[in-house]
Amino acid sequence: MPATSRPTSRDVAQEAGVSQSTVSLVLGGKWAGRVSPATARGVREAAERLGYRPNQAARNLRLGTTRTVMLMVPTLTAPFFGPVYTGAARVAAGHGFGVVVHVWPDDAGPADSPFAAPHEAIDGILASSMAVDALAGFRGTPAVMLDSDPAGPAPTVEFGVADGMRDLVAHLAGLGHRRFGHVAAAVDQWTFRVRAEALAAAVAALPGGVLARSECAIEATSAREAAARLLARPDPPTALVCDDDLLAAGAYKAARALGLDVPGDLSVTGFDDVLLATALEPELTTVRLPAEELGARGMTALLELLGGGRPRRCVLPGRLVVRGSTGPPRIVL
Amino acid sequence: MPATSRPTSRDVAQEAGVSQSTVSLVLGGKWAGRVSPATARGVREAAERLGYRPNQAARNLRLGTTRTVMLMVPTLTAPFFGPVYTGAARVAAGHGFGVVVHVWPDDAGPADSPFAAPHEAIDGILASSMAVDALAGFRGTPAVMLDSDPAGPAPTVEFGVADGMRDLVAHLAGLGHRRFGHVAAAVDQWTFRVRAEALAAAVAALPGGVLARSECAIEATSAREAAARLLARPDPPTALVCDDDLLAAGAYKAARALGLDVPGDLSVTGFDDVLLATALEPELTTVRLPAEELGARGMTALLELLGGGRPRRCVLPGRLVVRGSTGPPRIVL
DNA sequence: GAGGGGAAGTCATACGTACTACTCGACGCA
DNA sequence: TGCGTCGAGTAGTACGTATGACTTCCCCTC
Repeated sequence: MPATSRPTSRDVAQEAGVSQSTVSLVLGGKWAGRVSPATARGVREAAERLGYRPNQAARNLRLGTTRTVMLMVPTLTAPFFGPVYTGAARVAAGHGFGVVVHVWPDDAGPADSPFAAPHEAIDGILASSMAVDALAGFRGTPAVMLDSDPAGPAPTVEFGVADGMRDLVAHLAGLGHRRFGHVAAAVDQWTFRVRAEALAAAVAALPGGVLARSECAIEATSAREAAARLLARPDPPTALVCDDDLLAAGAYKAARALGLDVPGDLSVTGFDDVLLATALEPELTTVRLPAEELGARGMTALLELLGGGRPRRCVLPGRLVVRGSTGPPRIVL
Repeated sequence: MPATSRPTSRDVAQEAGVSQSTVSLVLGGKWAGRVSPATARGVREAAERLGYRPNQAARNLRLGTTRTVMLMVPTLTAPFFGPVYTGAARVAAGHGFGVVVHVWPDDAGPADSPFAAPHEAIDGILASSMAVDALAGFRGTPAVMLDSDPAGPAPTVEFGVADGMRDLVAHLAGLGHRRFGHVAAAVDQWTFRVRAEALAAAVAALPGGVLARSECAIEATSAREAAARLLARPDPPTALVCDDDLLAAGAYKAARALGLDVPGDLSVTGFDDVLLATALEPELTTVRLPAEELGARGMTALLELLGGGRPRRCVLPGRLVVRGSTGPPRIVL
């Protein structure tokens, strides 16, 4: 064995004075009744001495499985994916699976080149908030989509985004609001389309309901400008419904710039309930999406799929969390 | 070929009426002068028809390399790692390498079980903000540590955290502050230790400088309590130096709860300059750490290491960003 | 017509592991 | 003594790919 390359099971065998088969049996833990305890100990000590670690590529080839699942996300910047990962990894670990994360920006093309993705030595894919066609290049690999269009090719686990939005509007309507502004993420993701549609439908169903819309990037400065445009209208909204919590932070700033008090002069809502929601002042009324459970359920579904089953579509309800950023509209006489 | 398993290069060969070698040559792109254009086209069409995708495990085993690098991070929740990934992935892609992210919580033990980490089919490790001993189980795998103790076993790329902290204190001292409070992250990471030491040293070097410290988790509520404890002291600080931007959000809330204006009655600073910093009101004075460049330089160093070189330690300076959360202390008569 | 040489492919092998099927000896029992 | 059985271990092979060594055929030149 040259000093430069890692020791193999054959090196361990030589060191321990046994055959490679025996090393594999011992280290694989399946030696009961086949190898004497003394020999087994000798093998383990030899492995230890040489610092042996099995070659994963060889294992994977031999076993035909990697017991590794890929979590595909469009970005690492959104804090939302932390809990999703946590839930998925917890379930996976319980079944002896590992999880690697791969970032697949929305603007990347489909994985059409057969050699484009060297990290693909995986058994399955958990794709969160991804465009449907991102999976195009992975045909043949079992996949479950999270928080994505259920009309796509793979089984999905979703949030009850539409219900959450309805609850939000009902809450605001109950406070007396009728004129709404939508600070909308200009991102082509299923979840945002659903949010927009549910919001429009809920407001339309409200007697006297009016909705204006303004788009922005997922970033506070851009959201601030979008909110400012809405507030500059001749008939400004009394409530700003923002597509996520970070956009709501931008709305806060637009309000303050105009000298408007939140929630006295303007109600603001977020969506997702990430850490930021309670860091803001006032704390943000938002819809809590059970992100960790999304990851956990998604992984459960994927493991079922890998086991040959057919997971059913699953919807996790969002829950309205009323905090300090919403209140009755000021009556202008 | 059973319908259930994926087609191999041998299946493609049969479909195209050539040998497996030829398929490998064509799809590997090394057929110039060895295979006729017509045959090559036939092979590619056959591969397309069957939906062939090469088995990565077999490739990896044969080639002895995966051209994949693992980015190890302690959490996905911190927005800080998004840019780090982006920088690393950009450089990696330029060299034909892929990047997978693996989460390794601070409280996880070293990877000592030889079978614990199935995701390890990788050529190298980029470990960001990790405890030094997290690499213990990966001995033999080339690694570069980011934003970690340079006294560790692997080459490092660091931020000039100490310099950044010194600049911050100089800025506050220039405004007239002498009594400082440290809202400190109770996390055993190198970067936080350096921040604490640099802060303590800078304040001690200041004539009349006083420093109080209060610890918290990396989370707004906990930070709020820590800040409140500092502000409840008989001689409360006039400036709160927070270990990162999220903690500063907690400090804001503690201040407002006491009716203190930021920056009129109390100056607050953050660290890192993540998205949140400009979402807060007032916008946060902080130290900008070039996270994307950290990822890029780290990957450059790792690729150098993989190529047999010896990268030098590299320090990326942080830059003070003065925004609206700092001002001269109110003089109490 | 012999022989060189290039174009177009194929053969065979190795990568490191896991595991089935085998060997070999010792022991128990009739 | 002969035979079955069991314990302890090994030989050999397959997983799917990439590639160096080889073959075959045809054309060209002397």
